[in-house]
Amino acid sequence: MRETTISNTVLERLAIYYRSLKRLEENKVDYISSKELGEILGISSDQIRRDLYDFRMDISYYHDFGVRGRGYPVSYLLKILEKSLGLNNNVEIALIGAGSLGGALISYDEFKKIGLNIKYVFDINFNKAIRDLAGIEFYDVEQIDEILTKNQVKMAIIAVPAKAAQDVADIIVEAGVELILNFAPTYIEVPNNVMVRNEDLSIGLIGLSYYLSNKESELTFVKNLG
Amino acid sequence: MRETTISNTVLERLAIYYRSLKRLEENKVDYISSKELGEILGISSDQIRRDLYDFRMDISYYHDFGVRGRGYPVSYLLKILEKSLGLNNNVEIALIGAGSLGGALISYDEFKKIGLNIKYVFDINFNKAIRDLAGIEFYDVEQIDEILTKNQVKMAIIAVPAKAAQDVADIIVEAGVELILNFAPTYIEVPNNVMVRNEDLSIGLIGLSYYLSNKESELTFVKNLG
DNA sequence: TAGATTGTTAATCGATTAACAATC
DNA sequence: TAGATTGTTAATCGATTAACAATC
Repeated sequence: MRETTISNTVLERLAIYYRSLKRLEENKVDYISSKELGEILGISSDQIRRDLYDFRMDISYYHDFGVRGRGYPVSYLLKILEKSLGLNNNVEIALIGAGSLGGALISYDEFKKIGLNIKYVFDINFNKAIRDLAGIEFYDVEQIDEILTKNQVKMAIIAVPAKAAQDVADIIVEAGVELILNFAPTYIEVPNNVMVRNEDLSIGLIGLSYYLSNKESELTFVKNLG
Repeated sequence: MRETTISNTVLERLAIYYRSLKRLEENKVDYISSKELGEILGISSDQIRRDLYDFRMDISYYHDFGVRGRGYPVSYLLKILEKSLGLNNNVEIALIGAGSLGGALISYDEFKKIGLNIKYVFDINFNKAIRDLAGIEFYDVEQIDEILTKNQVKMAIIAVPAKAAQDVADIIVEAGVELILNFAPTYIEVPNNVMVRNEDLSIGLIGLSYYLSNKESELTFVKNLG
């Protein structure tokens, strides 16, 4: 894989900028300054300018993204981001695990909007209510290798229970998958050429829980004082 | 809110350690070294020791967590983490939005396992299949203020479409909610005393898309050479 | 021109890694 | 005692913020 200099942190924010710019374009906004965008997103304008600068260096882009005194041209910047992030290319994605979380991902609009399409869905259980959805093909997990290899699927989402995640990962990697979004609450081991992103739903909630319990102990403390 | 010195990055890893320790305890493991834990989690042993050290300083804990030459006593460390993260306290959470994502969250086992219970569910649509689930109370969004105020609910999950998210946030904050896990793909503005965590499902996928398109352009490059 | 805002460098801040004495 | 592993400080690395000249 090419060594990109761009960090995950910056990449995540670029994704956020992308989505915001898209909405701005829909609303026929021509220019947006880093200050305005920052207010919309709760990010400092310094940070936004710096991220876009780093990104421009990363893709070795000649011209400036913005116009001094005016801001960034929405459609122009959007197009560059779209191209570099590989969006709206109609990428076909496999989903393994069609339980309630998998079902939610299938009907999650945000993926489709950016051209990332869950097309092949695998589960051990064939009798699911979500089966008759348009544009999606349902298969048994037995067929993963066959279908993914044949269709050269490179990206997959794991939405199976934690204890099945590593087995599933092994199978899809064997079938040629190189990019995995892992919703199973466990670490999975893959070869060097494969990239995994963990999307762990409970981590965020645990973080909040920490602050809640701190808040409460503070309240107790205040009460004890008064 | 008390100024905690612990960073979000560390906090997230503590949540990961917690879950791992829980599994180790179930498997009757007495001691685990930072090296072994690191191998399970794909995190360096240095990082783990340092995180636990920072955490210990943060909670002003006298005694060492680990035993030199042996590692960390699983149950002991688990108990400390549990207490400090406020887990297994049977916290009652409100969920606003019972669409397919909301439905998936309701049946997501990981939350329950750590004592974070989605108890009050609100939606504009009363005719949902998920309605007849045990231990959960369904209400119309009209009743948010009444129910949350009465039951002093402090934590809530937003799983409504992006354009409704800010309105929902305003209502639940008004009703006394102080901690929000936001699944809507948009930034929401809240007062200073309220904490929001964004759980944005498409950001991770966009990140992968970036690497996919880089990989492909590299392949094209190699092909062009040969 | 005056005002606004970018691009970019330098300064600061925070997080990770390295190293090793302490000690089980 | 020898081997292992923690606790903790110092060194390094990376990310954010500040600052301001360039320029629309």
